[in-house]
Amino acid sequence: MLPDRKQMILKAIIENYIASAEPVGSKTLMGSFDRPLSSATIRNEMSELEEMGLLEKQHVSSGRVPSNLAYRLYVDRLMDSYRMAAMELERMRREMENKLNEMDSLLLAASKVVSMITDQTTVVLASDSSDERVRKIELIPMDAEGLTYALVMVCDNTVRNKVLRLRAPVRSESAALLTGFINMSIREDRLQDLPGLLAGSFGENSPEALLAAEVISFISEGGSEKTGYEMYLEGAARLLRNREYQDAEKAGELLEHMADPESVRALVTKGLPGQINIRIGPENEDPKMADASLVFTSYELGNGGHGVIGVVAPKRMDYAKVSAQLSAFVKMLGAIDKNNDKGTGGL
Amino acid sequence: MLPDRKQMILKAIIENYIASAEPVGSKTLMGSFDRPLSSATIRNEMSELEEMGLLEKQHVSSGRVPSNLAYRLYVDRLMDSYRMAAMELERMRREMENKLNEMDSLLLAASKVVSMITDQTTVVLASDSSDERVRKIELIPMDAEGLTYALVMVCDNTVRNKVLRLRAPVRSESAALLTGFINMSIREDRLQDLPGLLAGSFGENSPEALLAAEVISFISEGGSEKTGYEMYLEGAARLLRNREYQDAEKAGELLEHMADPESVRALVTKGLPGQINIRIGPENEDPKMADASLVFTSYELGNGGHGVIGVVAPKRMDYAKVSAQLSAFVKMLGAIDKNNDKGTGGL
DNA sequence: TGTTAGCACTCGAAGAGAGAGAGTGCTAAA
DNA sequence: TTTAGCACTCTCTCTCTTCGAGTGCTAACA
Repeated sequence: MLPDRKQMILKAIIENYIASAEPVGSKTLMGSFDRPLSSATIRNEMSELEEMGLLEKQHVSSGRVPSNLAYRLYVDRLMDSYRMAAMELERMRREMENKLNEMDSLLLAASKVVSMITDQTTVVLASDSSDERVRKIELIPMDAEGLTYALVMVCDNTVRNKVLRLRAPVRSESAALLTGFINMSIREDRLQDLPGLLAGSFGENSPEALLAAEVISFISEGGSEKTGYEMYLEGAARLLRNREYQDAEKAGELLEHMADPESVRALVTKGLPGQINIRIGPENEDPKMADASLVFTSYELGNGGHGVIGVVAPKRMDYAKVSAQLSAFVKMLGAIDKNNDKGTGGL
Repeated sequence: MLPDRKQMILKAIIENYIASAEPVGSKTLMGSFDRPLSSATIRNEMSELEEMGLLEKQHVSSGRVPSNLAYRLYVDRLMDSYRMAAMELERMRREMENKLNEMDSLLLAASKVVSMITDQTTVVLASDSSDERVRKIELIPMDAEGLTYALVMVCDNTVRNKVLRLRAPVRSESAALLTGFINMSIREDRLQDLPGLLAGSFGENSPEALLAAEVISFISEGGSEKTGYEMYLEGAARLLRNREYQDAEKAGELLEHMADPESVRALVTKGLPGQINIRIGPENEDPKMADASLVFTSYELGNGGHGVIGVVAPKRMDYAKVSAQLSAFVKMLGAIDKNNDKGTGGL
């Protein structure tokens, strides 16, 4: 077991190094403790810690850096547990929900494939989908007790589903009745009147009414789901292979720029739909793109979904090859979608 | 319009530069043409091309580099169109299908959120899912003609769906009958006998039999879908912000390593399930990870899906914070899934 | 015995200077 | 019009030097 003061000093060194990424010298630490300690004292402790294999020097007169062993000790015994603020937790939960709503696996797959094929960094931007109307719903019981139902929502071109877990059971006959009511309301476009309509047949807070409420909320979510833009950036590592981006700072800047949906959207507006657009360096307007080129094209899915898919690379990219690959891919994208709707959430 | 020879030289310069990323000198080009040209001749042409704003020098005696204008000219008129080989197209199509099968939007969302929250690069690895059994299916007509059906597959904890577009119409009554047959076969686990069973009620190549075949193929696909591992790497750009990875080559190497599912799988085996695992530098065994640490934990979804989610960062990462964030997130992940199944494909 | 001030020493980072080499423009000859 | 020859320019690389942060050691002090 390490004496208290050594422990304290080691901890300070590790935390300082975590924050600053610079080797820690004895002077730097002077102010970090309750009791004032001279740099010489700290130096003595440090050299002992080094003998114990907890600190390392990169050369004779550099500051000290924690050894692997020290990190291990820190992780196992020294570090204070970090408490996540309620706010932070809440933000996490919200983010998760948003992301889940946005996810669209066809487009993600598209970005992965294009990035692989072209061996370049790829971006996909999906415009908010066409205003598909809900056509009908279906409730399929998933257990014998009537506590779990699969809600299936049929839209013009899409099918989505959700598993509903209820507090109180609803018999499958009631569910069928409910389905009928709801589908009628949908047909007549009077969903807002539904609660009143149901009040007659079921109780105010009956399990059926609660189920109906869940269904309605899913429907209205589905209708106005895609307010924003979804975006996927794939193959970031490939950008780093180009000598133009051997400067990691420059590369990071560009990548972060391309990871921001708003920036990408700004870049691809004014692109001509249905053909390959090539933006060379400063043609991109955004100064961060001055040394990069963007080859992109619009895509149309069978069901009205549309957006933009493109490749970012240094100006000296192989335009001919990338253009051909992109246009072939987009053609395929249209074809694949027609018989491959997996209920991905909102295609 | 540019004279032929100038055009030829310009094209050669651009293509050479695209391939080599080095400024192109007159000597380099000497062998590139049908007719032999001396370097001096080429130099003369080059200096004229420079006057026209098509070439640039970085300094008085460097080779030439294409200007933005030159790229534009190249893209518009000079470049040969690239033909994709049939093989390449086929590979693209296959990749797309594989990727689509693997996609799992909950996990993708998870990786995005964790990467954002921790502000680090994040990896999610999903083990192949538990062997969920198909419980029943449902066919919901989507149009009046009977050409489009939504196929809904209810498993133990999951619901998946697919839109089937038929060549020949099937009446909804027949579909209902078919559904009954299929569900019976599923209950008795005699799906292989189904074709024979149907032959009695419907014709050998009747629309109904074709529909049944599609349903069966979807079911069996669903059963053995996840043979491999799915993986998502998010926030690669964040790694570049650390001074440890200012060397783009090193960063690229690590990122490509982390983008390979097999490597990641090797890294996280031996992790203790249900708790935060911290691997510091060489503890990761793989030499490519010697300077990086991995903080990871296993997750369990409500429905039996499970896998690993983790954060990669330099050894001096904030272990306390990241650990707390990860464990809070995993807890949330379990909770969210219970009432938020969107039919994402195989959770 | 533990702590501190002082000092010589070490080594990397940053800057200056020299030499090599690649590529140019210009001139004159073919 | 093309080519060979040559002086010139500028970067790249290597070496050398200086500067400074940080150390270890010694001796004085509490």
